[in-house]
Amino acid sequence: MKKISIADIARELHVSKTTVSFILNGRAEEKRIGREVVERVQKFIEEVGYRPNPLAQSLRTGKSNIIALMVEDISNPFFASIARLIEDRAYKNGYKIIYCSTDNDTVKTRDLISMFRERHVDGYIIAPPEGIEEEISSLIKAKMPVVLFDRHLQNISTDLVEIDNLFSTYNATRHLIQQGFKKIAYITFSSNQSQMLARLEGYHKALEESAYKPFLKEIPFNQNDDLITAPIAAFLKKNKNLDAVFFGTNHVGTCGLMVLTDIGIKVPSDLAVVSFDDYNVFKLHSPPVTAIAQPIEAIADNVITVLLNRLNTSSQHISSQSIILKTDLNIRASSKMIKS
Amino acid sequence: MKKISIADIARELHVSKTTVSFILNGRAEEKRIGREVVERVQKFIEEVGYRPNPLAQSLRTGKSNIIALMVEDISNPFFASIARLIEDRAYKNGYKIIYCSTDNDTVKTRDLISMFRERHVDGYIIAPPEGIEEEISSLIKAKMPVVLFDRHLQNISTDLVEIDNLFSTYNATRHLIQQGFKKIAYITFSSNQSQMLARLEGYHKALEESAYKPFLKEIPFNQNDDLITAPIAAFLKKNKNLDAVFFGTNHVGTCGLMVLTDIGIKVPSDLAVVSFDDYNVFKLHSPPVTAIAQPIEAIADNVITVLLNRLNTSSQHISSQSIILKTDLNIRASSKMIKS
DNA sequence: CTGAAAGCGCTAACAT
DNA sequence: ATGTTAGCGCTTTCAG
Repeated sequence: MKKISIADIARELHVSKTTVSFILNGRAEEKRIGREVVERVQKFIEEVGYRPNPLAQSLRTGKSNIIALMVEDISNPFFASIARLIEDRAYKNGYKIIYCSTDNDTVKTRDLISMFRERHVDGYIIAPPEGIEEEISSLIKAKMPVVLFDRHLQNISTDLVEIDNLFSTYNATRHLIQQGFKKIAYITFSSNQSQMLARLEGYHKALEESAYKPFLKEIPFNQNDDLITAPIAAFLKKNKNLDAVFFGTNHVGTCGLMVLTDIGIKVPSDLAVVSFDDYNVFKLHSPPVTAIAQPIEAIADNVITVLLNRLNTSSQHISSQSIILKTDLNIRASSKMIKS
Repeated sequence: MKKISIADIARELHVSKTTVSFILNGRAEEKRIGREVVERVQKFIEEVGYRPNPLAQSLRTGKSNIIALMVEDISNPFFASIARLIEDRAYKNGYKIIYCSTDNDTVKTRDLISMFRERHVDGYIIAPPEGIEEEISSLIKAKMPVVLFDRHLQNISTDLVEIDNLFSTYNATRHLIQQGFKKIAYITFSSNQSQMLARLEGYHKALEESAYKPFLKEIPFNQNDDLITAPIAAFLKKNKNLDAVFFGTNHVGTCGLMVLTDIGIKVPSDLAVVSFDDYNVFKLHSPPVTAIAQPIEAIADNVITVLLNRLNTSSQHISSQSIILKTDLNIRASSKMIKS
């Protein structure tokens, strides 16, 4: 049951390692290896269930057939779903995925990237935290395929898949305004990431058009629910006059709903609610929550397609492309003005 | 900017590769290498930022510092949360995680395992699908550390972290009975996995004690919501006389809630609801849904602790251990009998 | 105490 | 058309 190597095969079949290697890599014809030999080798390989050692292959070729997928938090349903879809497509194309959560932590992300480089991963899919520009540039300079998604970085030109954040929040805020809400708060993580800034801008833009006053609450980024609910609760208690609230991410939105339930605020009669990132919690909530749905499948699809393209063509001459996808505003009862 | 190797260092410093290697691996003392040499080498390594090539290390040593984590579906919040926690602990201990979703598909799982073996992963954490006994046995026979969790396999003795499924559903069903519900349905994925069987058994046991009739609906395992909601809807429409329903997993529970909302069944007045696997959706639902909360952190903690133990001690003499954790029944409004 | 050298399993340039 | 051989970068045995 010893592991069998290419040398064993060569010896057994009285051919050379090269011949076997060529046959293995489908270059038999190209190298004009005798059909009879090819068949003999293939049969033998089949019989003993030989599989090349990918480690040795990687060491030799510098390729690993591994794609690194770096997201903010793999337990966030948005990223988990995308990861799932990307994983499937990647496996089907002979690539494996290594994921990890960056926690939006620059240092951790830096470590992770350098680890991936050492392991010779073939490509990167990254939802980049702030301050990681240098490492990404260096990756690109080294001709590594890099696809950014969910957000972009200043002065980094590489393949990118994003949604139209500004329009999404603009549109949702307009919806609230059209429903007749006037004091609309926006609660979000404080962040300088591109998507967060764009979302905030969309909110501001819509308010400005109607000359409404913004009510903004920014919360330090955190995974811990308690550190999110507490500031939200404090903010809502301080601003009793609000008639609508817009949550900037699914996590903030979920925590926000907990707070509302907790302090007994009725939706939408006391306070209308809209959130970014649609998912089960919003759909099932009573009343169901109006939410901006990102096209998760399209994002995953585009990301992996672009990356596989780069990987296969190895044509570094294709200029990098930015794909901006549209979102859907799923209007539900939480944002309906109750006529009185 | 060329990648520097151990040979470069040796040449540059006029020492041998061996010496450098020993110093790198902290075996300088053991090998009585001159303190002056050690310092010179370490300083140089520091300066040029040398990092050993892990691929070459793996090829040579057969170790990869990679742990494979195989779950049913990484986008399921239960598994995503566990993955997240395991990932953190693993990174802190110098291990990387490769996850993948098995989809409960035996063939896919088999492929995945053989791929991991080729890549020389150091250990496995698996929520095993049915029919994978042979591969797991083979792994164990090859002295690979394997920790199973969430469910176990017949005749496989290896480290295991599970919850007390039978008692959990028994207890929750008892709760419904004590509330005064009599026609209690159990809706679940049809499956012969150990945890699913135990859950079903707990339900039956509680009913039998009270001599109540069971109402069982089993749905083929599937990720697609529509293929879950449809059978649930059909079942509920056919059995109008039920007064409570118990969902066997978070996914079934979530889909079940959608159906209830859809066809306008009031919870708990028309139908009480309990589900396995607590999470946001249940907490935030109106009314909040009574659910069995698995101790996610404890599961992750135990899994990784047990595995790291195996990895470090390399003592195959420690007999394998089964850890059975308790769950919490979070009683909420969805299972309260409305006095009339 | 240090160094030479043999591999781990594979690929590919270079013979033949 | 097929074989020889030199590495990829590292660890480790064995000699000095």
